[in-house]
Amino acid sequence: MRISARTQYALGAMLALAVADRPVHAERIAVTQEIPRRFCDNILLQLRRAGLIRSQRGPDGGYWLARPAGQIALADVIRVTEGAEPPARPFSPAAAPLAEIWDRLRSHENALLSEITLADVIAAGDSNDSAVAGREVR
Amino acid sequence: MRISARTQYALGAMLALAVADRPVHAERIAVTQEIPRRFCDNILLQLRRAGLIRSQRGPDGGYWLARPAGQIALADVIRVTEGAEPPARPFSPAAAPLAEIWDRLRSHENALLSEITLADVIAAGDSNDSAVAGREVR
DNA sequence: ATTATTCCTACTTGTATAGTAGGAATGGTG
DNA sequence: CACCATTCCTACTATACAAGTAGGAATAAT
Repeated sequence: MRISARTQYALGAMLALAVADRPVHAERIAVTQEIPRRFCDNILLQLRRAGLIRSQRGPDGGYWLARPAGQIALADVIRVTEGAEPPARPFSPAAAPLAEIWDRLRSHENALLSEITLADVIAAGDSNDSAVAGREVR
Repeated sequence: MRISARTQYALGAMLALAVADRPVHAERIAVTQEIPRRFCDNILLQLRRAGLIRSQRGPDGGYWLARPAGQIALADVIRVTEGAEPPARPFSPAAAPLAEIWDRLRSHENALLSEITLADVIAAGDSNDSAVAGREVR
């Protein structure tokens, strides 16, 4: 797992949009999520191009989720900001059995992150005894 | 999980030592594991300093494992080459619930890699229907 | 027309990874 | 002892990527 600042910011922004019931300005997101203003623009643009959010220009413009928060998995966001990583490295044939292990790790990670939606995270944040912790992913 | 080339090489080297019954030259490891010669030295030195392998200089010198292969977990090796990573980033308070998720991911990863030893990997490589796959880590 | 906002490309700067260079120290062998 | 193969050590370079910045064009409301 490579949680880059960009990814963390993007998730924060998505959560901010998820809790709002109306379009939100980049400015507001930047402030509440503590994202450098210009960088925030940058990230929102990327999220929009990926189809995760929608936007409107001009005064009273802003951003909102393209789908309900319950239908956007963390993995959806992460895939956008991290890009598709090279599947793994075989390197020497002698170390090949390791590849299987990397695969298992990636699978588990992927399963977990595909299972948890923005709505889940918000729910976990509210009832501070986390709903997320209750889930089982194999 | 950040499988750097260095880590992959280090694991390959450790596996090479694990299957040998006598000290092995850096040269030989570099060739069989397809590690750039000089870089191989570099990595072996690091592994020795960490106490995972031992060495002897001069002709007929070489490297060997400091402990039996069954007592060296993949995590032991990875911890050396990757160094201790900063535990996670809270970032904005709004995105705080995410921290718990990162923790779960790291825990699982850690559990799996601490469970699997060099001996396990070698066994999985031999009986090509993997012994490793049979394990359960929660 | 003005103004607030999103949109877009390109740039800068810092840090980590991957790998290299040059040679000192050590130990076996003749 | 001389020689040579090997490990040992510090420091350097080169490249890539992450983080963030800059300047302004397009659009929409008033």
